[in-house]
Amino acid sequence: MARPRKDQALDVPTRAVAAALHLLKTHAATDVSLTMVAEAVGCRPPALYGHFHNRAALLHAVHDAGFARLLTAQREAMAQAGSDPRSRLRAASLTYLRFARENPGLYRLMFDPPPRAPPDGAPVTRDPARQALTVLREALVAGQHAGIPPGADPDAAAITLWSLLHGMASLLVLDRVPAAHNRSTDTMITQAVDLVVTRIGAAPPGLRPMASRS
Amino acid sequence: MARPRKDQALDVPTRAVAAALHLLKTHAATDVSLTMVAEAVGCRPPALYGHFHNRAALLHAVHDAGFARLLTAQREAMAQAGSDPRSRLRAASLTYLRFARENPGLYRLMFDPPPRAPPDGAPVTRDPARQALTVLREALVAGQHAGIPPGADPDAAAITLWSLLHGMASLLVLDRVPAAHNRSTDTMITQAVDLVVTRIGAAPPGLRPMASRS
DNA sequence: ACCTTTAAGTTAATGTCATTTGGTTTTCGA
DNA sequence: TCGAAAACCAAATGACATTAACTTAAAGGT
Repeated sequence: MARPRKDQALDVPTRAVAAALHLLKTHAATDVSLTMVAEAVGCRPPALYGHFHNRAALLHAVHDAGFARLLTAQREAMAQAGSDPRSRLRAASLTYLRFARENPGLYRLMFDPPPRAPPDGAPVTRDPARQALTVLREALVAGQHAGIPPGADPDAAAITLWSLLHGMASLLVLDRVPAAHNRSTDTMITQAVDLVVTRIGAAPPGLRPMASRS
Repeated sequence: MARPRKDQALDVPTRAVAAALHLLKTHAATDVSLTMVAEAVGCRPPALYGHFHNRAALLHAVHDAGFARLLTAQREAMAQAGSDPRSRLRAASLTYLRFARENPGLYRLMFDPPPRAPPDGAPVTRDPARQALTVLREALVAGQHAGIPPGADPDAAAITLWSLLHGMASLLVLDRVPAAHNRSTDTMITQAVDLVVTRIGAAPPGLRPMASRS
């Protein structure tokens, strides 16, 4: 049993990522070992090195797959939300937070990945997380075309919105949001999203850093 | 050389935390080994087990020390900012973000700590991160007493503000904030903070989840 | 002053990983 | 059909974290 026959060939890269995604439902990323992944795939740990440079590279593939899944979920939610720009932005935002809460291990990996290995040629790997920002920016711009919210720099507004969503998702995943005495976590999330969706871009264009004001 | 003389006694717990804090300036938390900490302290790795239950416990001590440092920095900044509630809230916010940018390894440990070990008796350890929320809430309430911003639930506003700060800090530490074409990162941070400080609490009290609106 | 116990280390295992090395067999292009 | 390349595996290496089994100093009683 050295090299397997064609008929029993395994798609190791695909299965390894799938296995790791599955393991992340029950284990933290730091506890997912190549031994565990290999067992789930049906091979030996060194076999993974034929498809991934090292453990960090495998986790980065999972990290990228996580962003792809998030993006898909957001696009589906926006499609479901119909054509009203505000509804679509709201759907994308709520989906973001739901994704994080439903996939805490994956979400943590997505935002605390192992150090990027120098891909040995690729100078500046484009971060797949960028698309998480892009989808928000697009939804914001669509809203501005519809007049809501008016007068804000889309880049700044998108980063601010993403910061809020990521921060809240992070705190939720880490269980650091104290239980509100008078409202459920879902209500809190919904209200924060509504607040931001209606107001985050509504900054007066002339707003300046405090130091430069009178 | 089994047990050291009194005159050459080391304060191992203190020095271990200090050493780990120092190592975090150059290494990620996952790369900080007990061997490295022990060397910096001046002892052997097993000696650390006399003072910490395990590696995770040591990292948790560092995590707690990180929040203590952050809190100190925020209180100092607020003291410097004088008595105007808005200036104080702004100072606390900007200090939060500066702390994260200046201590990326520590900040990541603070928000992606190893799993809490059941402290074998302590039922619910109070999270020192709670104080990061409390200081913001206090500053918000002080602002409300001064009339700015009006009419918001302080708990919800504080969580929203913390989410934004933590999210932005996180994205900055992970280098996931794209360089804005027309403004520096510092300017972006300042504008986002100003935006939120002036408006985060300004939600109309009657704001409801979209599902319950007409 | 002795003797016992406890404290605070040390060195020597153990076991788990990640990763490398050195085959072995199958595929595939020429 | 032959030789190189591909895809595995089993065994070896080296870091660690963690535990076990001593060793000596401090403390406290007698």
